[in-house]
Amino acid sequence: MNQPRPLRCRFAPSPTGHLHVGGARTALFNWLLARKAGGTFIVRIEDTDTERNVPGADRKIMEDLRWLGLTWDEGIDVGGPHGPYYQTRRLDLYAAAARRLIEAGRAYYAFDTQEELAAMRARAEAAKQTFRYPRPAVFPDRRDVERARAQGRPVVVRFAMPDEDITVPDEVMGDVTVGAGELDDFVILKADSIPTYHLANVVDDAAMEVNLVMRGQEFLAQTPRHIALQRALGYPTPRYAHLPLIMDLKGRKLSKRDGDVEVFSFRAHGYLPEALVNFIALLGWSPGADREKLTLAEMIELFGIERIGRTNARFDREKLLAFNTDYAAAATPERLMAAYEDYLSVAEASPIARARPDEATRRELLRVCRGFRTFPDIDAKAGFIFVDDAALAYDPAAVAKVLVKDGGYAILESLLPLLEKVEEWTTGRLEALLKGFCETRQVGLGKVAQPLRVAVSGGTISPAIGETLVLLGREKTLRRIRNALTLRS
RNA sequence: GGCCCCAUCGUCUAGCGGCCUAGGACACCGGCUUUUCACGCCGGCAACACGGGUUCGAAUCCCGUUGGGGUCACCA
Repeated sequence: MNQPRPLRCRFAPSPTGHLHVGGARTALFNWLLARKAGGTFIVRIEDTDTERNVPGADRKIMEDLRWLGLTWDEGIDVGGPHGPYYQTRRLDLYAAAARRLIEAGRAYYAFDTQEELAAMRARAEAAKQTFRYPRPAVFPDRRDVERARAQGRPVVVRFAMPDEDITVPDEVMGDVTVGAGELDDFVILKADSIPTYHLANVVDDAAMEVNLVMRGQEFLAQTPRHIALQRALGYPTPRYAHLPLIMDLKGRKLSKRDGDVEVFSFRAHGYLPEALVNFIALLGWSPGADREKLTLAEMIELFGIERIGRTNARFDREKLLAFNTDYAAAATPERLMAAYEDYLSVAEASPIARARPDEATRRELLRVCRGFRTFPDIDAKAGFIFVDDAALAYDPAAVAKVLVKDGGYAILESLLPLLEKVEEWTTGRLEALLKGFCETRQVGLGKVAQPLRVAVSGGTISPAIGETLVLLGREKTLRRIRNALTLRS
């Protein structure tokens, strides 16, 4: 019996910034497959575009992956038997492969300048023809290369694309055949001797013994080139699985301009990684049976290439928000607290993060604000507690409505002396006092809580009034009520 | 434009010839709950792109049309 090879798959991002949700999904699916099959998940950095590389981006990507709960067995940071895992540190490998192809007559040197190439393309377009690089009848030799260099011309290596149909046996899309002559001779080694994506990718997948390539569908049309390269180099062709794309709500390709689609951005905006990862998993994959809420462990159990769809998905933030709300409500206090600490550590705009309240207060905040959708909701609802009394901004509309029109000032005036007499500043005691006050006055609690809320927060939104006053503390509460009263003119 | 891929509620999707008067979730609409906001609860609206076939029978298979997407770089 032929034993199936242990699965080896990888996630190979370019270090251009934080991890994007599309990349996150690719990484997640590869990870899921590896974990399910007991295989190996590799992370390597494809940094062959030296112009676009962003220093430190590899670190950010690693941090984002780990925040999502994804870990890798081989690759950057953790090492492994097939390193280094940065392509710019493996240039000799690609040069050797290019040399082999040239010697075998499967690749050749070319010396066109960008301007010449552009002119050829322009001519083809003017003639309404598809541009294909014109392969020379005789490949240039060493002396031609030297001559070109002497003339200051760029020297690249192009792969002589074989003239034959190539079928990609894709496990998501099915067999996809690209006809002979559709693909032209593409560059595999750039003028600066750095390989293009195609060569580096193929060489590394072979060297790292990757036997399943799962990536975005934008690469499907490139795969025949990769297969041709593998054949010319004598490499085995891995299994392929191309994922449908993630689009924005309008159906356009998701780009950073559409807003924050970086994993880190969701982290900084107070989302839980388990909610994000669950939501992303459902973009292009479904466990079936009307199941939706899944832990990573459950996803591993249920995941399979057979259940990956073929239609592009749109990234619907509303649904993500709903997932986050549910996850936050269902999380254990410990888990929620840990996630909240993480949020406070990265949320620079949060007034609560800046005020650094003690742990008991943070815990209390989580409790009194329960029902929040994302952590910034806590800032919006309870942030006023942490600003200086003098800096508290009163919302003119709230003041006009609640304090003036609805008679809030009068309520505050009668309430202030009662509150000043309260010794035991607790939720129970304060709520009892307010209830008693309402009963003797024959008014609803809203009539009393709202003026207090405005006086103490500047607006109409806060946690329950008793909890709000306790969190604020006796001194601040009384001071703010007195300040509010001075607003009356 | 050439080539390739795709097509179920507004969105993510279930459905792999009869179980579908098409199921779930989000959004939306209505109601309830309520000291504010949010949460929550109940109910409702809502889709097989179109046209041909195949078949006793089609959302499910085939062809075409339309629509959408991807790709045609010394970017990945």
